[in-house]
Amino acid sequence: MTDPTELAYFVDRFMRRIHSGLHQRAVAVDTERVGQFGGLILMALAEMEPVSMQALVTHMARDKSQITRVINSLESKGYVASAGHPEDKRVRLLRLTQKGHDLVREFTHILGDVIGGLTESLTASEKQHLLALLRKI
Amino acid sequence: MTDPTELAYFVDRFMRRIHSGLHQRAVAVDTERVGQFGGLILMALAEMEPVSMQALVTHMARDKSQITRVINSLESKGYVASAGHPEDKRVRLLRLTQKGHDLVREFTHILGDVIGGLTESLTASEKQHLLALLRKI
DNA sequence: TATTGTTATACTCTATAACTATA
DNA sequence: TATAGTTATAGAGTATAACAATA
Repeated sequence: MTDPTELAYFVDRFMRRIHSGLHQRAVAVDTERVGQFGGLILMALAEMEPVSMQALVTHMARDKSQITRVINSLESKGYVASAGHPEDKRVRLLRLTQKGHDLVREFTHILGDVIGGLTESLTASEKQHLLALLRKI
Repeated sequence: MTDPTELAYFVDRFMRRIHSGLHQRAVAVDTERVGQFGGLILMALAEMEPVSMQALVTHMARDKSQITRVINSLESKGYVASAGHPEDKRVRLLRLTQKGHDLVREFTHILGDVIGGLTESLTASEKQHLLALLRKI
């Protein structure tokens, strides 16, 4: 097996375990079924708000049509509020509502547990090193 | 942003870029549309054959029903051959066909290019270190 | 003309559970 | 009883392109 292939497998499995871990543990708090991707977007919003759709598209590395769909769903559930940009009418500025912030707090906690469980075989400095390497990519 | 959250984002984006890179570049060789997941399974088979469904399920970290579906599709397209285990009639042993090996060779090459492009900002020793850390997880 | 965002459609992947056959 | 695998179904996520509005 070549190194790139092996790398792809590890990343794939790591991602799958994050997703299934989130799925299992988030059921209790995700009362309106925003899903894993919805949860990731909410957590991104918490860091980036106020933010345009376009910036979120770039950050999430998804197609803009997917972001539109998920944001509309999140807004209809009361987690996100959006408004036009005062200086560029094309832009839709997104923010979390209080309800959104509350859910983000819970998701962040659960995600911390899931990642913590998955990376328990690494030392603290190894975790930092992993983060630093991924940050360079 | 907490470290675990940041880690989750990096892994998510890395995986998304692998998938979209594969999707774009594999269209030319993936004439029967096995898809990205089908391609990953074929590459896994190349390493593991002969292998049971169950071992593949564990390796891919997916539900067994998904593996059944994809393997049946791959077999109907002539990339995979399966046969009962001689000593345990419950087990279905999977192998690649020659056609499967040919496709794996192309996928492996493309995946190498995609991963190479994504990790070009890392030095060779950093790539090795990243692989070693992921291997520990 | 280029950019921001929306809508529509077809497809792939995932979660879950009930099921059969064999050990 | 437990394990290997299948089938069925609903839902979540993705790719693509055509579209409207604004810059």
